[in-house]
Formats: sequence, structure tokens, C-alpha cells
Amino acid sequence: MSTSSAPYHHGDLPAACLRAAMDLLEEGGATELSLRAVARKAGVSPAAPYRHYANREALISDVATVGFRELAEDLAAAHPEPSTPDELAAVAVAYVQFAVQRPALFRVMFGEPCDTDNEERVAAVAAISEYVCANVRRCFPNADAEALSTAVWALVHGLASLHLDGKLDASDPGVVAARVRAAVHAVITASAS
Amino acid sequence: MSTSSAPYHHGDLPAACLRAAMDLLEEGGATELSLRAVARKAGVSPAAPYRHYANREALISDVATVGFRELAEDLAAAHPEPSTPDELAAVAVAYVQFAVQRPALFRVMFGEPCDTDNEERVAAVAAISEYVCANVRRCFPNADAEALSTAVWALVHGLASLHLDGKLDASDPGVVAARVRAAVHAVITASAS
DNA sequence: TGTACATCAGTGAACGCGCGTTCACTGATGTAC
DNA sequence: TGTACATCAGTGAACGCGCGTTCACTGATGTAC
Repeated sequence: MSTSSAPYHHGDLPAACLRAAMDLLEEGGATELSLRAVARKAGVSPAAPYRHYANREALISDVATVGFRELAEDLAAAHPEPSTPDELAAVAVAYVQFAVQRPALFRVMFGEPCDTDNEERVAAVAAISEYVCANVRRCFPNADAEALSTAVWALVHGLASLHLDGKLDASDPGVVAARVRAAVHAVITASAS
Repeated sequence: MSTSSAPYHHGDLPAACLRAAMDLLEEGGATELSLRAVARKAGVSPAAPYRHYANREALISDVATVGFRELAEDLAAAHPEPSTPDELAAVAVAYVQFAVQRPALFRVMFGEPCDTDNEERVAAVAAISEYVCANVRRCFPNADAEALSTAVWALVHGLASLHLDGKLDASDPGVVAARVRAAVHAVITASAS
């Protein structure tokens, strides 16, 4: 696209397709991701992606994988090893922010049943799951780690989903962050009341 | 459909469309809900629904409304006024079961941004929100009700979503119920550890 | 170093599909007189 | 009670659309000799 005369061979079409797909999700809002649109965006004929992807689902699955990796990065950037409720809440905020800022990508990642044949995707999901679990063990060493990990992930994922789907107002990022922090703290202090 | 000779006038096509749509969601698995398919299922021409619905979205919105009402019924049936952690957990289980048993309907309800012009839909969502809030006040009279209500709804909704989307295994209803109960209890006892 | 040829990554036209929606229409219903 | 007619709820054909995917093809690349 940036070179004046496009060469016949693309160079790295798989990567270009992935990037095009991510861009479409970023722009398009609620649009469905179609192979044709991806090819168009990548500046290539509709049939070209079939050199590299068996079908639409294979592309989508790779997009989801990239999404999970980027989510993992965002979480680690919020705090690599949270060990207090406040630090945990910061991670929760990052998770919800990812969902709110990139809703279409989030929906691709979570909105359809997994393709379990895609090993990289499974690994990317597992990495997040383990990160959450490690955090829970660190913060609540005496708790039932498995049950509490599930609960924490569900809490955060639920907050993300409810904001994403308009059940909780997501128009002001500051308000969202405050609400997430409040929810996390409310849960942690619930049994005291 | 049951009468031998179908009359020209249907009788109550709006209701028939709604029922057809619900049935399609129940059967079809991951299918998108199309107006044409609904008309087909209702035994009527593709244009007929337009007598009663402005467009596809209007039908979908009504379907979502019915879904929210039925979810509210399921929750109330699980326990109309939960006041202990166990009773609260029973309601959580009902919520997750609704999602797992009727995934396509659940996705219609939550998977796309609300049509806020549909007053009945808004009311149906608000009813659930208030039910959750009332439960939280009853169970945790000294907590920050708003924050904790958000958290509880998010926890339950997150559990539902993660099961629905294959991030948590939903193949055995008993296992799911146990996991949900464990998660709820883990949260309630988290601060004690 | 130069040429023949196999391989590979693209093209672009075509397929059949189901969709949302519109349109002119027609059969049934019910009301006014 | 009987008839004329307005109204309403359907029909079915058609529109244009974008989609996933296949196919025979062609231009570019790189390797063997």
C-alpha cells in the first residue's frame, strides 16, 4: 500500500490479513468480520487469503489469538504481579478498558465458541487464565484458589461484558474505572458486613 | 400450522413471529436470527412481518424483551427473596443455567447494544437489575449496595458468559452448578483469608 | 553467468446463497346504511 | 337482514447486496544445470 507500484507478490500476506482484520475491527464498530472485507483492506483479491487460511474461521481464530495476547500484555502492564486489592483492581480496570476500547475485537475473542484445534489460541487463553490464578493465589493465599480464580475472572469479565453491551454506562472512562474499582472492593469487603 | 387449511389472515402474527423467533433460537444453535427465517417458520411470506415490525431490529428487540422477562421468572423461581449466601447462590445458578440452556437467546439479549427506544425492553432489564439490587441489600445490609450489586451481577453474568463461550466447560450441568456455587461462596469468604 | 523450468502466490470472474426490504397486488373482514 | 365499500393483513415477485468459496489462469521467484 505504501509503495507506489504494488508488487505482484505481497511479501507477507498472512500478517497483512491479520493487521487488516484488526484494523477493521477497530474501525468498523459492530460489523461482522468478512474475509472479503479483509482482502479488500489488505489490497488483495478476494481469493488471495485462501493461499494462507483454510477458511474464514481460521482467520478469525488467529485474530482472536492476537487479541488474547494483547489483552495479556495490557493486564501485565497494569501490574505484572498484583498482590494487594488495589493492585488487583488496577488489573481489573485494564481488562474492562480493553473490552470497552476494542469492543469488536473483544466480541471476536469471546463472542463465539472457541476453535480448540488452534493450539496457539488455546495457549493464549490459558496464559490469561494462569495469570489470573497466580494473582489470586498471591492475594488470597488461604482461599480456595480454583474457585476464587473462577470468581475473579468472572467478576471482571462480567463487568467488561455489561459495559460492552450497554447494561452499564461506558461513555466516561473515568466513571467506568471508578465503578470497577468500587465493585472489586465491595466484593472483597462484602463478608465483613 | 395446526389447522388443516391455513386461513388467509393469521390471527395473531406478531405473537406467532415472536414464538417462531424464540423457537429458532432454541433450535438453531449459533444461527443469526433473520426476518426471513422467522417468517418461514411462522408459515408466512417474507413480507408479512413488516405489517407488524418496522424492521428486523424491532423484532429482535421484542425477542430480547421476552428473554429478559423469562430470565426474571427463572430467577424469581429459584428464590423470590434470597437472604442467605446459599439462597443467593441458587439464584446465580439459575442465571447461569438460563444462559447455558438457551445460549442463542442469551446472546440476543446481551450480545448487541440495547435499543433504548424500546420501553418494554428497558423496563425488563431494569426489573432484573432491581431484583439483584434488592437481593444484595437483603443479604448484605451494611455494604455499599450499589457497588456490590454491580459486582454481584457482574460475577454472575461473567460466569454465564464464560460458560457460554467455552472458556469454562459447560457440558455437565451439575458441574456447572457446583462451580457457580463454589465461586459465589469463595467470593463471600475471600476477605476472611 | 545464463537459461529452462518447477513452484508458488497472486488474479479476477463466476457459482450459488440468503438476506432486508419494497412494491403492486388480492383476499378477508367489518362497518354504514 | 342485505349490500357497498373502506380497511386491513396477507401474497409473491423482484430489487440489490455482500458473502464464502472455487476455478482456471498468470506473473514472479528461485533452483538445477
